[in-house]
Amino acid sequence: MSRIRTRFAPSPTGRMHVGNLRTALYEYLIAKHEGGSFILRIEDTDQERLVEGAVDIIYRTLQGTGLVHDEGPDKDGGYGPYVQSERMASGIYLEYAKQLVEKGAAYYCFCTKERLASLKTAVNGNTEEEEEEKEVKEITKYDKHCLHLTKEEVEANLAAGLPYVIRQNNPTKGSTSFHDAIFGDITVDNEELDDMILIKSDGYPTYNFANVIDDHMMEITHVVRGNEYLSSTPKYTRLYQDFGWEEPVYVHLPLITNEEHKKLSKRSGHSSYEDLLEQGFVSEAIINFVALLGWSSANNTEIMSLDELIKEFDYTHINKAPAVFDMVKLRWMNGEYLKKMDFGQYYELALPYIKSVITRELDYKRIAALVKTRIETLVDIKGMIDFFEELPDYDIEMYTHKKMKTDSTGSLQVLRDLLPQFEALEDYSEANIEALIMAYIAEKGIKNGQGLWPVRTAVSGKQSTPGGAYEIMSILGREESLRRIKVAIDKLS
RNA sequence: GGCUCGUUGGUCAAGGGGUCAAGACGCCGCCCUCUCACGGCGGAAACACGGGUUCGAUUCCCGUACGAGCUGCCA
Repeated sequence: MSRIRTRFAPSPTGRMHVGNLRTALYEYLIAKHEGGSFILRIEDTDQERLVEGAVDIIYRTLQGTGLVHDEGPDKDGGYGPYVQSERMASGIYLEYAKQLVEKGAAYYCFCTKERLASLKTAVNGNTEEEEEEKEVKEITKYDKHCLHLTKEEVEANLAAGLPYVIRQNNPTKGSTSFHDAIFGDITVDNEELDDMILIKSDGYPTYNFANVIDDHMMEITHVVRGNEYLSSTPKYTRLYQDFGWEEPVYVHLPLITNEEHKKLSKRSGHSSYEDLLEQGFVSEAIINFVALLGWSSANNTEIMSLDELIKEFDYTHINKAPAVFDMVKLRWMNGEYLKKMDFGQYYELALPYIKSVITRELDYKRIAALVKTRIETLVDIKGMIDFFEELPDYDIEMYTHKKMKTDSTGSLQVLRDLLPQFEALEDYSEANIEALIMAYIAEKGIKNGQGLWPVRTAVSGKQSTPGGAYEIMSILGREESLRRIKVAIDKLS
């Protein structure tokens, strides 16, 4: 058994979608579980779709998630170059394509776009027109028109500078089979196989072709990719057979869908890693959550670090069925990570959010601590602490609470009694405030809630708050606390 | 339309001929409690359908339904 080599081969066309991220993760885990190598290869063969900065996003994502590659454009491992446009410059793809032409496994095609279009048979799907979807499907399969060109004709066309592509020459009889580690054996009739284009008219190879060549040259042992490639895999198998190369182990991953069970789209909000970070999720939680989409550990644990995932990951136990990307569970998991996180690290992440709503000179650390076990995402912080910045204009109905046995008149009494005591207090430590209020409660013989509810309401102006009356008063400080209590007394009087 | 794949609670997901069909998220209830959370305890909730094979199918086979993917000089 040779050392495992997996590769992540994204196209630099934008942000990294969670489906891509999971593919990268699994590729990384499969390699690392066996102490193998994880390779990054940039597939930029579609010059029209290239997006500036997209390669940087790939690097940033890999780095941010800890999926460090062993080889890549920035890390030569002896199999480079690792960028397809650079590999193309050396002419390897065309060279291999010509080999296939020699063998009769591929051929030059000079068909124009117009002729190709005429091949399409428009088939009217249903009479029951589903509003927007007029469902006019086009059935296309190249008719091997140019296969019958003689060598001389091809030479003449080439010499005349006619634009051309090179197509795979698939058999029309028999069948082709391959084995997938997840989906098992799959067989397809050869007549279903379209003669796909290997080399485009701009000289670039198609993904389909470059992929096979590069995976072979880079000695990739496990080809891990999305399920959407399952149906084109027989064509790759033919390529391997035509070249006489050994096929890698195929690991096709189930799709990740949105709540509507549709492929995740760019605009669904939770589509990319960076979107998720912007929504206040932490990298470790995203990785952990994504790992569980299509796989679960044998020991049934769910919260796992990347190292634990490496140890536990077993790709033969990957699910076949598509998985829905459930934001609710991601939120929960993110909350778990936030709760367990070392305070220093958490504080660093939380501070920008706190500062975005609070401009007063308050103890940000205490505010951060108050909220740590109550948030699911960092963004949640904002809506939870805004009352520290400014007392909301609340309704005095808020003082009436059945369970607390409080109402506005009782609350007014409590606040009036307590105000002079609070005024007399110098040091607004939590302990001091607690002692003061509890002494009052004991003296009056009332329930804790009857004393505390009015105070908390008065200083926060909110129905619910992170932390209780003492914590809030202590953080707000003497002056602001007294001010808010006076406002409350005015409102209630 | 054709081809390929899939189908265990709302979601993730274990199990794979005989189980009271795990666990997690979410939901509901209770406890704790000055609110909200945390934490603890408990509850409701699933093998798509129809045929086989079998003493026995959620599990194996075949159909049906539904869903998805592919059907690009995109990847």
